[in-house]
Amino acid sequence: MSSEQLAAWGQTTAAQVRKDLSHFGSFGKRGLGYQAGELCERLRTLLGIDRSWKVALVGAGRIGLALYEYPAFRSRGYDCVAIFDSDPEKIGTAWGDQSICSLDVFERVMEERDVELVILAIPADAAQEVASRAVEAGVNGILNFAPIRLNVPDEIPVEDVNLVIELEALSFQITQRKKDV
Amino acid sequence: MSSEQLAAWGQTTAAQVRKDLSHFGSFGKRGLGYQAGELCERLRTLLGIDRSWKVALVGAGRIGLALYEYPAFRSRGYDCVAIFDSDPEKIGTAWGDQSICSLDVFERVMEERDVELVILAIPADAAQEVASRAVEAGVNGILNFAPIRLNVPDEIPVEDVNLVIELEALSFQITQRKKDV
DNA sequence: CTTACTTTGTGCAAGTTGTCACAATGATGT
DNA sequence: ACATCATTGTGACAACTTGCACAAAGTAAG
Ligand SMILES: NC(=O)c1ccc[n+]([C@@H]2O[C@H](COP(=O)([O-])OP(=O)(O)OC[C@H]3O[C@@H](n4cnc5c(N)ncnc54)[C@H](O)[C@@H]3O)[C@@H](O)[C@H]2O)c1
Ligand SMILES: NC(=O)c1ccc[n+]([C@@H]2O[C@H](COP(=O)([O-])OP(=O)(O)OC[C@H]3O[C@@H](n4cnc5c(N)ncnc54)[C@H](O)[C@@H]3O)[C@@H](O)[C@H]2O)c1
Repeated sequence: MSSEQLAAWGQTTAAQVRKDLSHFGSFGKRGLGYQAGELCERLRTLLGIDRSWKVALVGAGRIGLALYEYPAFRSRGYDCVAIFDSDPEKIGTAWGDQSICSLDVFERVMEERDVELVILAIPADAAQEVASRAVEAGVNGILNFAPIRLNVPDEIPVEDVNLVIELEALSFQITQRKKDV
Repeated sequence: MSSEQLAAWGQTTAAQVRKDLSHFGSFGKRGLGYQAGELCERLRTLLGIDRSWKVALVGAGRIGLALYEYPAFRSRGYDCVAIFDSDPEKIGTAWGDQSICSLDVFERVMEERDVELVILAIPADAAQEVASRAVEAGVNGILNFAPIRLNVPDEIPVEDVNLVIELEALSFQITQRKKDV
């Protein structure tokens, strides 16, 4: 695969692809391009995503269910090893092979199962408290679906997912284009 | 609210906030800061997100359900006016006040209900075909959950949501930090 | 009114990112 | 063996972005 092809795929330019890759080393063969499989492998290693991670899901609601049953997580190395919820109706029931735990045992379970990442799929007003407890329990990163800016130490990365903003980005592009014409 | 406060909130610097805003005009009062409500309003207008949009949901599966029942969409001006699915078991049943339509009536319904945005929550191998039909039917933008790069005309914006990549971004930051220490 | 204080808007300098263009390198065919 | 072709890796430069610093403008209080 040539840098030209990679650029088309990634919506950028050939020069950009080559320069970006060159920061990590020299992967291609002149006159021939890059060997896709090998490139992919080496990049996964460089990015640190060539291993699997233990994940806990907090919030067994609608979005939590969709995520839990999403096969792409497991196949890319993200193993859900615990589910938490505060709803007494849900606690004790099971999804697949995971039974839903109470937050009372949060710290113990997090440590026992060596959880590294937490997915927060709970209402905004509960998110900060659980985030703080997760950090306290030694979590390494947080994927947050609640529409709130979490306050955590600088060294703990947080990725926010905000689907409303995605829609607004579309709306913005649409109105912008209409103006240009 | 001062540029200093806005900067803390948005994880940037005060100078950056002021310069960015100054591109659109002069919103603040010296010695006093910005009036938050008014600023918000004026930015929403400038960004073209001060009106409501008609949205169709394609794919009444797990993620589709979570999205459909997510109240933040409606409250920010995104009205779901149609749901489509290909599963005969689902067609004809209703979610709230919307009954699920067959793709047979896709073009007709899209036009009748004046759909402007489409949310694609269907398997990757069906996404391209529906995307093309949606464009043909005059849609203005697509929010795509399927893990595939859609091929649509340049003038139709597409926003991709890929949650695996969000997790991988976390993993990357974590390994990176470990190396620095 | 005047003085002390706060905060904006912006010119300028420093830093970062993207593009161009081309020598170097290897593949391929005669 | 050689000529031709495709494509990389990179230096030089252009374009863009960010941060600094300060005059201008406004508030507040005596
Ligand atoms: N549904 C969506 O499409 C969507 C999209 C983006 C973001 N979000 C956000 O994700 C979060 C969850 O959304 P949802 O639609 O799944 O809501 P939901 O109401 O279906 O589920 C929330 C779950 O969290 C549990 N819960 C409440 N407080 C808790 C606590 N303190 N600890 C543990 N569990 C607790 C509830 O029992 C429930 O099971 C919300 O913050 C929402 O804004 C949802
Ligand atoms: N579940 C998640 O958390 C999640 C997260 C991110 C992305 N995704 C992606 O979103 C898509 C849907 O995921 P899901 O978990 O909701 O799957 P799902 O199997 O629960 O739902 C898919 C739905 O699409 C319908 N469908 C299939 N082919 C169709 C077609 N041609 N036209 C209309 N409807 C059709 C099915 O009948 C089903 O109702 C997939 O591409 C998946 O990769 C899912």
